[in-house]
Amino acid sequence: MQPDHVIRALSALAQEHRLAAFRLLVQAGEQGLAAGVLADRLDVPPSSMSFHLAQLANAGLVTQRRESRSIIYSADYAAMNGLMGYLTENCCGGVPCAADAGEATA
Amino acid sequence: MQPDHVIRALSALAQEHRLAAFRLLVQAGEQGLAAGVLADRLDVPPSSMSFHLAQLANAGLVTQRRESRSIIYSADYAAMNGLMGYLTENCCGGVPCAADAGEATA
DNA sequence: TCCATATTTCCACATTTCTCGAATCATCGG
DNA sequence: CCGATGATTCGAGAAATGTGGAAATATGGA
Repeated sequence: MQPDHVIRALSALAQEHRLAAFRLLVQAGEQGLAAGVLADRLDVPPSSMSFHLAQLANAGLVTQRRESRSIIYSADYAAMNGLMGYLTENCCGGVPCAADAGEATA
Repeated sequence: MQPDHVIRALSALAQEHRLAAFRLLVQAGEQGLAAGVLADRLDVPPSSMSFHLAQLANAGLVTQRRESRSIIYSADYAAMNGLMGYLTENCCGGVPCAADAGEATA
């Protein structure tokens, strides 16, 4: 993963609505969630949601597929793994930062 | 780590110069690097560097200490661990994203 | 075809972020 | 005290980002 791509991924996640949306998509799993459902759950107008989802898609963190009238977004776990890998390699001194990251809620 | 703090940390890293600076600081280890050295290495004017370092410090990702006329910045590994922990817990579906993240260069 | 639903695109506007020279502040040596 | 060095703060302008209504684009059902 190139630095340029890393920046885009970090930028994509560095926003309240987008981080929340991505979390919901991760929870939803392969099945994903429709754009409208995300907009509803996050209480964001459809056009704004669309804008944010486009950013996540541009960063490669989510994929989209049409299903009838809905467009379903899903988290791209591989992309997230790539980001985590880069951060571990380049920003944690090689030490396995998240290996024992159980204290996330502490 | 609260979502608000996570956003600030991600925002801090989501910028070319700041990501580069943080990587240098991680490489430098405990010893850290002076603000001027970072500005030199990254070819950024001192005032701009200062601005970016302030953002990293605000996000809690770096610490600073004065050493004679220089101000030395160091990466805060614990803070980075906290961020990685949050991402692993909330954005990777619990799966240990970076556990086998050796393919970071792939 | 016509209508309703789901989403995106377009657009203007507000806000935030980035940039960097100049001025200021802090520390050291003489 | 003075001058030099290292860094931050200030201020103004440029650029990028976020917001949300209105219009446009798909899809499906009657």
